[in-house]
Amino acid sequence: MSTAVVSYTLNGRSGVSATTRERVLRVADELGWRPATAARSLRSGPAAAALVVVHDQPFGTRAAFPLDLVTGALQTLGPDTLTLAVHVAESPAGAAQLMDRWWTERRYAAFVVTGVRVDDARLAALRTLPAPAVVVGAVVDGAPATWQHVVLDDGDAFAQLGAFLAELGHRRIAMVAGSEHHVAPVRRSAALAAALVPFGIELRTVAGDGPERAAAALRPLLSASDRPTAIVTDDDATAGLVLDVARRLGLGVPWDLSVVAGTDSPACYLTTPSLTAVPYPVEELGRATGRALRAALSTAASRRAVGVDPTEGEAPPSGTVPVGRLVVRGSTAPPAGG
Amino acid sequence: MSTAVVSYTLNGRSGVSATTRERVLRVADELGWRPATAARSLRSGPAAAALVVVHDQPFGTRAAFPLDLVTGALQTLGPDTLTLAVHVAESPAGAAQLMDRWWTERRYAAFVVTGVRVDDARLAALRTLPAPAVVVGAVVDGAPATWQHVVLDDGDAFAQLGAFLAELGHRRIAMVAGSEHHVAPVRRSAALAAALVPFGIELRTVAGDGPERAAAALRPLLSASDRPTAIVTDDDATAGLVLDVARRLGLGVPWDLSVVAGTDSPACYLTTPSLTAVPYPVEELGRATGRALRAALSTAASRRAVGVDPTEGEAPPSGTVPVGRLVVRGSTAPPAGG
DNA sequence: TTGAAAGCGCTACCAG
DNA sequence: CTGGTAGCGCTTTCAA
Repeated sequence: MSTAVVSYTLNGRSGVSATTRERVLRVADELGWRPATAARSLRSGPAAAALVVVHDQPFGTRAAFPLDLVTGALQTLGPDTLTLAVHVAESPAGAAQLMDRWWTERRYAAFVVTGVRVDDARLAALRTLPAPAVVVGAVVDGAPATWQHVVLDDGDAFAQLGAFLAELGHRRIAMVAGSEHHVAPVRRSAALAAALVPFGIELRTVAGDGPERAAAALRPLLSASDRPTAIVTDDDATAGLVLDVARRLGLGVPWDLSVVAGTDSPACYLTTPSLTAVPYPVEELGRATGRALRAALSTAASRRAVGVDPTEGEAPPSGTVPVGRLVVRGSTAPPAGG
Repeated sequence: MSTAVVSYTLNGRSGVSATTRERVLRVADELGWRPATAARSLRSGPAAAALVVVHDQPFGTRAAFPLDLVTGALQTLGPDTLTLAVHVAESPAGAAQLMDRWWTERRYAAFVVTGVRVDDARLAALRTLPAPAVVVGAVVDGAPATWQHVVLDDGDAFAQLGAFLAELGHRRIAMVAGSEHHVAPVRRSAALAAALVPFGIELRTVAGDGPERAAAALRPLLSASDRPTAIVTDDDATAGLVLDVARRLGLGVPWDLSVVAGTDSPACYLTTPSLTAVPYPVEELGRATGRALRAALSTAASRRAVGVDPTEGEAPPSGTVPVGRLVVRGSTAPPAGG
């Protein structure tokens, strides 16, 4: 039997008789044979994508985000088409360098980027490469045609939250913003501010990136006479911190102060009271990422076939993942005076 | 110029004149040329190792553990020798299957295993393969010679902790144990129990895997008249939960109850009071893992050169990573009556 | 429907 | 010190 027959069979191509096919599959199974990745990639190009995580923030439970994201992505990818590997870099520049290198080494066919920063070195690097890419959590203006975007529908999420708080009767609302160097937190506080405008409420925003800054901002905010009756944070860990600061100041949650975590997580129901939170469907985001990865790869493939510069043209509209309904728990109530 | 010269130059082998070498390097740099991974692996075997994470526990901040571990490992690996990729599986069996598959596909040269379970399917699978492996957080009896082990020095850590609590005057000490299906938590509670024996103290242990079970166990434990004066948990999240339950029962920490987190993390200094904790030097563990990976690979290589069955013989003694000194914060004090 | 053979890009051996 | 070349294991084209 020739190698060609085996190759045809294992790649499910026509031109092999049923008997031969069966025999090949049986023998391959008996011998535990699998094609060598290296040889296959040498011919057909890499069948793997990489997510290079910038791992520089020990704070917060969202550190597991990439793992959850990949879990979701695998559900829409299947192990046979494409594998998704996670790598770690200590800075955006380091991640950019790795991707550049691995692209020229033809190690990966595509890249996934999360936790996008303002002026992100990774995006700049990817632009110079003709690499298919999926950007999670941000929409980049003027992105190449082989990029895909996957974002959460924060607009809807914070509109829901704004209406919820306004209808409870809150008029003085503050947000402890997340990192101003990241795109998503910036967009999220803007979304909440916009959602409150129809109710005639002006959102107060304080910087809250990291526990120290958040604590420093919260103390005066909650001690003032015109203190807010509701506080929204960008993430779960900071919401826990708000609970703590409020307790120290003798403020009862939710009676004297309502608290909302901008990002739901298992930690949000371990606190007392449990935290009302904006849902954060990471696995769903992952599934969308898997689909986007496929789309990016096939766009690149077809453009290459036609002979068009993959960089040219505009990226397709982004895939927006619905967030679902606000998770109301014990940390929110009508304001004391209202 | 011939391809051989280029290959020699880029792999830093002797036999190339300085002028030629420089010229090759310069041109390669100008062209941005890098050797294709696939071609190189086809000749020389894979230059990558994989850590397959079993990602099935949303609870706790230790979910970021694999990322921290890899960060540490990269520091002792360097990007040129060996890359370390993280993959995700939803169960030990799934992880086992992936490793088996990727080994036969010759995709990875070695594997790293963490979060070892009792009767772990991954270890069973790795035994059937002649794959070099690093087991983090557990020592496996009768492991193949190409395995390496990296563990934290829990014995020392819990001896310190036991002495600390006993010397504060605590006599009734309880531990909220972690998962009984995992090797490390089981070993850790045993270590604490052993450390208390010399002081004539018998450790009370309650099951605490997951927040629901921990909460269910804590309520009666802390309500009883002979309630413990000090509680040790296996992880940081559960320690936070203890703080919460104590507060609800009207127990002042640290006056009425001392609390110690068995695993330090950034979350431990965000609570009120901040949590005394057993250090958990994950990055250091990662660096040790990097070294172990190299050792495993070179053992396998030399055995292959000599023609010995790599499975035969015993694994070398495990690399034990020191944990450092107990981190004393605000949640521990002498017991009220003492 | 099957077999033979080229070639992907690299490393390492062997002659010059 | 340098150049030619075999061959890693696969996919795919072309002939039989």
